[in-house]
Amino acid sequence: MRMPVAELLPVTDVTACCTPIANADAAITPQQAELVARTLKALADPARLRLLSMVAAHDGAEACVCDLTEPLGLSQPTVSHHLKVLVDAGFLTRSKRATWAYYRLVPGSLDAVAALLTSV
Amino acid sequence: MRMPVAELLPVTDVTACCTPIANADAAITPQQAELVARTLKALADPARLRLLSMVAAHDGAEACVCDLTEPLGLSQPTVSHHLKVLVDAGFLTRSKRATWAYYRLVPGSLDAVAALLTSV
DNA sequence: CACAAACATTGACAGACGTCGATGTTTGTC
DNA sequence: GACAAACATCGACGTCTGTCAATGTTTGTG
Repeated sequence: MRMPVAELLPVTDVTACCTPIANADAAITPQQAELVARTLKALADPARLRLLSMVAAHDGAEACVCDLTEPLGLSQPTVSHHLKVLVDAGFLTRSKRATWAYYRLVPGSLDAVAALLTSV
Repeated sequence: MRMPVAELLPVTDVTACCTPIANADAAITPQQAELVARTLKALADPARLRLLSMVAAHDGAEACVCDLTEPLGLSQPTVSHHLKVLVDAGFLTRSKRATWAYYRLVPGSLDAVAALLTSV
């Protein structure tokens, strides 16, 4: 009982399109993809994008929750939640003074994401 | 019955942090945020990031579904679903030849997103 | 120390999302 | 025209996510 030649030597069939993953190393790893996706997920929300923009546009490039709640049109807990997501993702920093929590942009964070995208 | 002065003339209390939205025009509009968020959502998934990378790394910068299903480790319907999301978002183009559907990157699409981010 | 203000956290709920199996559609082949 | 291959679509299911009301925590004030 002999094996067909095609199974011993998988020739590249010109009629087929499915080339056996030419250079699999060139693509990003699943771990890299997971990491980048997690960062992008933090940005992929209209409320959070507006928050980033509003913080950047605010005086001194910093703002507290009460500055953001009303113009955003969302409840205070929801705003706090979004801000936490942005802090955890490294886009904002939180500094508490008195009863207020001031948020400000992390300088190169957005540019770093932009650089990540061009490398994909 | 008189109104308190504070309600007639809301003075800017220096002890308070909540400045009345200094320059609301400087921030992005809700419509812009919605649009950018929709684009980022298409990217914010590890499987889709890997698909983009695999298409870019493939010979001729184009690949069909059967090229991508096995190395991605997901079922064919799921891969088709992700590819559709990427096409709808403008990151990939689909061209059908014979029974195969070839996907290729839209040249400047990723850079456009990167530019969007720096403008937020 | 009691009270109020700013903010975070919790619990709950509706809707969106990723995934798969099953099925439909198109194209080439015998 | 029957059949197979490549791919898309559909239906269903579990999980994640955005949102809010209620509550907890911390800080300043009288």
